[in-house]
Formats: sequence, structure tokens, C-alpha cells
Amino acid sequence: MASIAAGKSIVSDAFGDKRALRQALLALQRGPISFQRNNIIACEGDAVDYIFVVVSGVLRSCKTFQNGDRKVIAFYLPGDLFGWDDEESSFSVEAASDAVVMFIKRSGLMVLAGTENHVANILLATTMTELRRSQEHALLVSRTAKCRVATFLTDLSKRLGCKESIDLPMSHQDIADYLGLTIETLSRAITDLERSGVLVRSSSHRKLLVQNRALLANATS
Amino acid sequence: MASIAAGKSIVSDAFGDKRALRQALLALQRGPISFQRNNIIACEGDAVDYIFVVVSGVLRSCKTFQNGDRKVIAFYLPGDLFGWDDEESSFSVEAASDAVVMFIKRSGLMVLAGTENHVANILLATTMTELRRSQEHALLVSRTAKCRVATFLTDLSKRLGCKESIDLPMSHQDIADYLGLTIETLSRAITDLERSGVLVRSSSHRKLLVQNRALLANATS
DNA sequence: CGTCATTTTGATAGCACTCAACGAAGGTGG
DNA sequence: CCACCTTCGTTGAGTGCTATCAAAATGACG
Repeated sequence: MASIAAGKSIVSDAFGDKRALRQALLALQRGPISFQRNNIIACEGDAVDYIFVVVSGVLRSCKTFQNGDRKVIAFYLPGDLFGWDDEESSFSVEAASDAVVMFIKRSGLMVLAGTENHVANILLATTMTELRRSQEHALLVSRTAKCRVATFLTDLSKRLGCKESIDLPMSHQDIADYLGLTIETLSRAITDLERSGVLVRSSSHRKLLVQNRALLANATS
Repeated sequence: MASIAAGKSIVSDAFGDKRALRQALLALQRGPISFQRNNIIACEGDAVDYIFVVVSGVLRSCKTFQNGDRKVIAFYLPGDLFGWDDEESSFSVEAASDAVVMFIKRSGLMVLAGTENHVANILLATTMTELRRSQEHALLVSRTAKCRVATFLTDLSKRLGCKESIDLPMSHQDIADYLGLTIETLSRAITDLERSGVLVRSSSHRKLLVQNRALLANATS
């Protein structure tokens, strides 16, 4: 598979291309490994010593409560790297679609960060990006359903590269759990946006055509 | 004021006590500066080149929307340091109570982090702590009002040092905005907890007596 | 004691959830 | 190729939680 072959270089790309650094990173890499949708990559509470690099597909980080309901903390798209939260992960990491993932040994990377300033900077910058996203997300989940959905679609569109159509790479259930909504409310919000002339559903439920990006942006506030 | 005098040492404490490092940090420090409640320390959109260290009191990081409603992203208690999100802050930083704050020049600290491994580690660790908190917060705001309040009180109690009484260092309005509730719903949730025998209100609205910590923990789920 | 800010309580309305049924798409086997 | 099944998404009716609006109570402060 082409995307698997791309795995190695994705890691190097993320951290730059100095020869010595490349060598050091190679030693820390594992994978790439393919996962089918809904496969569990790391379990909540596991002591994970690996950082995840998404090669293709989408991962979700989520938490399931005793009463059975689940919440999605974040989605990770190709190119994203994440997972140095702690010794033990507080959330489980799962494949939201078929996905290919590279792994980097965290402890080794930390040592490397000690000598390679560049690596330390990337770790910090990536963590800050994720912090920012998480904070925006926390803001989002206490607004109206329509606003949450519009914002989600806008952000996703940006992260996917701003085409006029949005191919949802995860299920409605995943999106609903991410936005703190039920799938019914999510569906109704999309219907609502459709009626407002913002977008059109395609026959495949996974595809949305944005008709009026200004209106969509409007719905985010 | 004693707390102001403590400002300098708080910064050194956070970063360790090697003589050379202490010297370098001293050069980067500004303050301590006192702020009255509701004073704005940094405005949303400002290009802030300073990291904040809370000496005493409580700071809030928040965002105000066009329609006028405000949301609180996070509270920062004495000893917390934060604020290296980016070149321009996406949220405003304000005093939630009378507070004393130290400032550290960010750009200088970043340079220092390049040579001082120790400093880089602290930056990363602190950012990760905040990320973790933000993620938990995002989870929280889509649960029931009672659960949100109970969880908030539990967490605050932990951060303040787990006494049997909780002195709320911020207004109900701040808490409500943090939890994505109205002050009315917040008040009703507290009344609810009181009726369940979890806690008792004291005459001063800012003080709560936890009667049954197990019941409080129970209400968080 | 009076004023102001803050918190609490009450009545009502609205938004999102729950439960239920239907529809659409994709896969499997005959 | 079609019937069947399963999964996923959509739509509808009714309920419940939280917001809104309004007013009273409490505490802080001069």
C-alpha cells in the first residue's frame, strides 16, 4: 500500500532531515501498522511508551464512562503526531476509519529532545497546538447544536484542505460524541443547515457539499 | 505585602535553583505586579511576550463573544505558570480575585530552554498538564449540571489542598462561565447538593463545607 | 442604615435528549 | 441478480434539563 510506504518518510518530514537526526529517529520508529475501523490502538489506562504518527485515515481519542456513554476528545488526521500525555494514557486511542499508524518510542524521543533542540521545539509546538485545539473544543461544547456542527465542519474542512465538498472521514456517532450531541440532534442540525442553504447532503451520507461558505461561517457564531 | 516579596522566589522555585539558571531567570523576570479583581492583565488578540506566574490570588483566561456572553477557559492558582500559547493570545487573561503576578519574558525563556534542558522539560511538562486539564474540562461541559459542579468542587478542593471547607476564590459568575452554565443553574445545583447532604453553605456565599466527600465524589459521575 | 453587588428562588419557555419507527446503503449468500 | 440482513442515518412525538425572565433575599461596604 502506498500510504504504508510513506510512513517512514512522514516521520522524518515532521522532524526535519538532518542526517544524524534521521538516523536517530529511524532507531526509534516502529511500524507502519494498519488498523481497521474501530480497532483499539491503545487502551485507557495502558502504560504506553509510544507516540503516534498518523500516516493515513483518522484516529480518535476517547473515553467511555461507567454508564456506557462515550465521549471523543479529539480526532487525529494524517500528519498529526500525538500521545505523549503521560506515562499512562487517560484516554483510549482507536481507529475512527481504516488507518495506518507509525509509532515512535517516547522515552527515546525524550532523550533525543535533550540533545536535539529542534526535536524539543517540535514537541513543545505540537503540544501547544493540541492545547489550543482542546481549549477551542471546550468552548465549543457549550454552544448550540447548530453552531457546534457548523464549527466542526469548518474546522474539519480546513484541516482536510478546504475543498468545496467535505468527505467525513468518521461516523456520525463519532462526530456526535465529539460535539457532545446525540446522532439525532447532529442529523437534525445538518438538516437545518441544509434548509438554510448552507450545504447539501449527497447520496453517500459521508459527503457534504458546501454551497455557501459565508453562510457556514455565519452559523458558527 | 508578603506575597509580593515571595514573587521572585516562586519563579526560581518553579525552575530549580542552580546558580547560573537563577541568574538567567532573574534577568527575564518582571514584577511582581498586583491586580485588583476584574482587572485585565492581557487582552485577547494582544501580542504578549510574557509568561504569567501566579503568586497569589486567581487568574482566569476567558473569551467574550459578539453576542456578549463570556466563557472562562481556565483558572490559574498560586504557583501555576502559563501563557506561552502563541505570539498572540487567543484569550484574555484577567484577575478573578485580587492577585499578584510575576512575568517572565517568553522569547528569552525560549532561548534559555535551548541551552537548559531542565527549562525545556518544565515548559513541556507544564503545557502537558494544562492540555490534560483542558481535555478533562472539554469532557466535563457536556455532562449534567450537578455533575459539572460536583467535579469542579472536587478538582478545586484538590488544587487548593483538600481541606474540609472550600473557599471559592472566584465569583459564581466565573464558575458558571467556566462550566457552561448560568449562575441560576449553578446555584440550583449547589442547593441540590446541599439537599443531598453532600455539603453545607456557610453564611458567606464564598464558603462551602463538604460534609460527605464520598457523596461528592459520587455526584461527579 | 441605605445602597449596591451578588446570590437565591420561582415560573415559564426552549433546546436537546429519549424512545420509536422508518429509510438507505453495503455486504452476503443463494 | 435478487432477497436478506446488518449497520447507519433520518425523521417524528413527547419528555426533561437548563436557560430566560423576574423578583426577593443576603451580604458587603460606606
